[in-house]
Amino acid sequence: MRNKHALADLFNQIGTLLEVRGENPFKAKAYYKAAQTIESLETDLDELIRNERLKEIPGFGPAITQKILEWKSTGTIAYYEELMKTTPLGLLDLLRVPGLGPKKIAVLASALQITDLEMLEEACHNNRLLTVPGFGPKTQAKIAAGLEFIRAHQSSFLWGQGMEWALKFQRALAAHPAVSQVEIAGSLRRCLPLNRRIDLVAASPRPPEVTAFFTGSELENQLELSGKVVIQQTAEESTITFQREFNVHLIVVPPEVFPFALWFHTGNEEHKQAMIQRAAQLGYQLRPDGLQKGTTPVGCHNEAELYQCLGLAYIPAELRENRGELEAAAANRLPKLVEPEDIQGLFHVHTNNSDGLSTLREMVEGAISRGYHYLGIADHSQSAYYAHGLTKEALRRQWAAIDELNQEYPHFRIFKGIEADILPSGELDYDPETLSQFDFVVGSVHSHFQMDEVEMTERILKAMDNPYLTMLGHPSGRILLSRPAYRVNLEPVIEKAAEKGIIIEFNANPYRMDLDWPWCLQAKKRGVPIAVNPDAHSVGELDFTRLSIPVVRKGWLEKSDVFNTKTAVEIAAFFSRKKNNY
DNA sequence: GCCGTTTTCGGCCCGACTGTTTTCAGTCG
Repeated sequence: MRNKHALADLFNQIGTLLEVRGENPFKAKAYYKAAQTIESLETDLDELIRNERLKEIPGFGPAITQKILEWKSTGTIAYYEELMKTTPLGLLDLLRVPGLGPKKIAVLASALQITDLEMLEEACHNNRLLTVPGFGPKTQAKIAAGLEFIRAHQSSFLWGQGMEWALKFQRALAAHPAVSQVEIAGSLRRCLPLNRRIDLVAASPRPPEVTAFFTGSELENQLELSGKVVIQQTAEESTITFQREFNVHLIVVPPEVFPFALWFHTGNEEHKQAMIQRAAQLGYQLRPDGLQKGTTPVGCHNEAELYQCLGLAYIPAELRENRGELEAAAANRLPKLVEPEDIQGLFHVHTNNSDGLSTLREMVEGAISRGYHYLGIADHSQSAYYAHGLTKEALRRQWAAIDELNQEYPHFRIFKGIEADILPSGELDYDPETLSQFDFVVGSVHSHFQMDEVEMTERILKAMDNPYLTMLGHPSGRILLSRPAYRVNLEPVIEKAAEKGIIIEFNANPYRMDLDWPWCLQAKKRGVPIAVNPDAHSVGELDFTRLSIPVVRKGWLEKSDVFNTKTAVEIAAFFSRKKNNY
């Protein structure tokens, strides 16, 4: 596939290969940066190539430019192929282990000949790491814990990644003449942030034809699966495994069974059990392949009719977790879930004044071109050296630039904000005088993750007592698939937010999706507004908010629960009320 | 590998924390 994502992926892989080979880390970084730049390009890559304008892009020097052209004409990069051929690929997995960097990996490879996760696991298990200079019991324990985390998430993938693949399968199957209907089911349909399997349910009058197509080479070629496919097939189900990344399950049923099969394979288990029980109480028998009253089959054209038969309003798949949705559906009190079009503007947006890639102007114009009405800039604060945190002087320059842009775009509103580090003490990262000059302040934990739960909770609660705090950023700090949340009790945090009128962020970065959905539901119950923030570091990442809405809906959130569905005027009024209470 | 410029090579986010070591290297955010 020769789209820009494939190219960015190649550059990212080159970066990782260089890193693990112990080459100049800045060289690796140059490739990572190029990958990120490619992803966030607003101009079409082909157009840049045609007009020979690649060199104008910051970060594209002679070597990177040459490789882009090579990739364009040949579909690959010789340098990459060479690196792949000469690097033990297991080393790449080792980089994912917390506490293991390129240097330590190199030491382990030379001292113990460890070149993949299994060998590392085995060495930890036998205390062999202790024999290596520089490795003590704590390091070994940390590595062992990291291995466990990786093991636990080995076959998991993010919702967005999974959906991309699921939609490809869905489109391909839908185009097959023997398929009358096909839908994505399972945890992806329920919009869980992490998933282990792609589930598809198809209706067909001739199931064997569909199964043959699903396991055949035509589909493989069509989806460019590049042959790395393992297929298992039983009488009922086919499973395809892709490069240890995706498990795909397809269930093919006769058309009249389709609504029941789709419902059944969407889940979750508790929701299904509750439905089956309810059906039984009403004198029905509900099974994966149909509904019966006594011995009489009851047909349903779709899931909505199935729910209707049981006296229930249609329950959107994202709510099917047995968290009160059946009761709500019976009382006709299901939430009217928020839609992407409800979002009026975006908060928590970075620029290249701190660690963003795009300029303030580019971010603003990107938001305008996407139809938003306001943008809340929130670069990193002074303590975040690693991210070029803004000094007071830098803040003054940014504020002046914002004032000018607000003049230039009178129908758009830019709010002055900051992502202030919540310091270990619970203080925010500027003095009150400075904090009072922002329209809004996002407080986030970026350091000292190892505090115990009591300390961390105290730290965050103290920050929330600061009158200048408007929003709490990425409340759990989790990075999906790579870092667990820090230890924090969100119960009192939500209570405090309710008491103080503090907004809690839903961080829409696909690797965060933080606040997790059960807590969103909790926040909603306590009347705490949720801001769906992209935490964008480039123009392209402004789209994180829109793309995350299905996962946001899982937390039962309605338009009125989401802060950035308000108009710019309402937001400005909210901020000025807050200021009057300082 | 890119950048900037004091046009030729040094700097590139920088400091805290951790664990190991015995004075510091590696990792991380």
